[in-house]
Amino acid sequence: MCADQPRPKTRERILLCAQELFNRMGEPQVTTLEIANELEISPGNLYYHFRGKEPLILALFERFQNDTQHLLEPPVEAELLPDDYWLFLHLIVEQTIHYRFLFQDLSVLAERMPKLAHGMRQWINRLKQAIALLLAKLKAEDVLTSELDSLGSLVEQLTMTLLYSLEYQRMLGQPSEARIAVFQIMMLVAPHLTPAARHIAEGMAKDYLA
Amino acid sequence: MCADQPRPKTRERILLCAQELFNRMGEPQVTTLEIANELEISPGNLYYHFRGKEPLILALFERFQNDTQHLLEPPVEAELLPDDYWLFLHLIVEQTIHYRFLFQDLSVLAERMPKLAHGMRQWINRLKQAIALLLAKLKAEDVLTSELDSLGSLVEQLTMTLLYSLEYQRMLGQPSEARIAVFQIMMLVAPHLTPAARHIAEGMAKDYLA
DNA sequence: GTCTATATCGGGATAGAC
DNA sequence: GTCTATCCCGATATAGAC
Repeated sequence: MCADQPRPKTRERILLCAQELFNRMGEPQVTTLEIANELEISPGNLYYHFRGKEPLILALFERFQNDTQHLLEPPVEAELLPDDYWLFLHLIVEQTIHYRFLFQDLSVLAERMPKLAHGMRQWINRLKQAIALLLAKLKAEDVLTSELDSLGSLVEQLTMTLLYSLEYQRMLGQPSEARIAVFQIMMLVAPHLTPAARHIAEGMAKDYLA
Repeated sequence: MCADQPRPKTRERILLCAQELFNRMGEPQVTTLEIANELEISPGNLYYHFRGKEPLILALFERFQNDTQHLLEPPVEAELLPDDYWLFLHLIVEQTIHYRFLFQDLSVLAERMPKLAHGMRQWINRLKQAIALLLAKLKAEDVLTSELDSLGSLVEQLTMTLLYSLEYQRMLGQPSEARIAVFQIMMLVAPHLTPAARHIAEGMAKDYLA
């Protein structure tokens, strides 16, 4: 809220460094000691700011929620340009990359930290709502041909892909790239579009990938 | 190969118990000690059979490979009945449930055990080939309408869904169920089918889910 | 706020008796 | 093959000085 809070900046450095290390090596591989060393700070000092790894992770998750909040709020504008859909996708994927450690070890983290599991479930639900809203708009514009009930499973599929596509790429040994995830998602929607729209979408998707 | 190997049965019990515990609680949450206690066996004894958790996990992964091998071999029969596609799906999902701990903590395991990461990558590639083959058969029968290049991304999508659907359900707080994964996958293929086939497939999918 | 030093704890590993 | 007992180590947690 207020910028005049007593932020000694060390807390901030810890958060950024932890995020960086978690993302690069995976959360389970990073110890509090490593974070402290990387920052050239004593373990005790780190502990002064965050009483262990869990509070640190929770703090990062809160940031993730803040950073994505505006994306998941239902857009007020009645009309959306085609680019808006693409932009939404792109921005969401960007954020999941920025906090990819959360998604890489989702089940492990959720198991250990019920609080995070709960928060993440809420976040996923808001994501699903946002996606459903976008699809509803497309449907209202008669660009989507599929029936409503098959759109329900499309929402699930899109959500799942947003959550796990990067992880899947990683598993395959490729470096995780936003454009591949975005491409996959566009290709998921494409078969549900009218022939004309589908053709355009697939063209856009392929251009985007190349 | 030969049934007359000196299998003292303890090794077998360890494998089954570890698989059970890993699946139920997640691999990172299970220690060698817990496995030993559950079996009412000493830690030292367990260590005699498996020099730690890694060899144990690798042994289970080998079993997984064996249990799924026949599924991933290219079917020799020229013709496939509609039920065969459904059966293939169902059996694969069953196996991933049976060894779900491997998929729950895929990134963690892969990080720690390069051998497993490599093996899993190979397995995924064989899965992709099997899926591609099935789609090609459908295409040859003119049941699939989509172009070949959009089928490529469909293969990716199907593979990813097979790997992560259970995990996704789990994250949502639902118990992981095979039928939901199978439903999702059928609904993924449906939009690519001819209208008649699509209608049948969606009907089957919904019946299956209910 | 930051340091050094130490305590605590849990899991993995191993030796040696039976 | 199986047990008991112990060691080792890494990570987290904490105390107390500066």
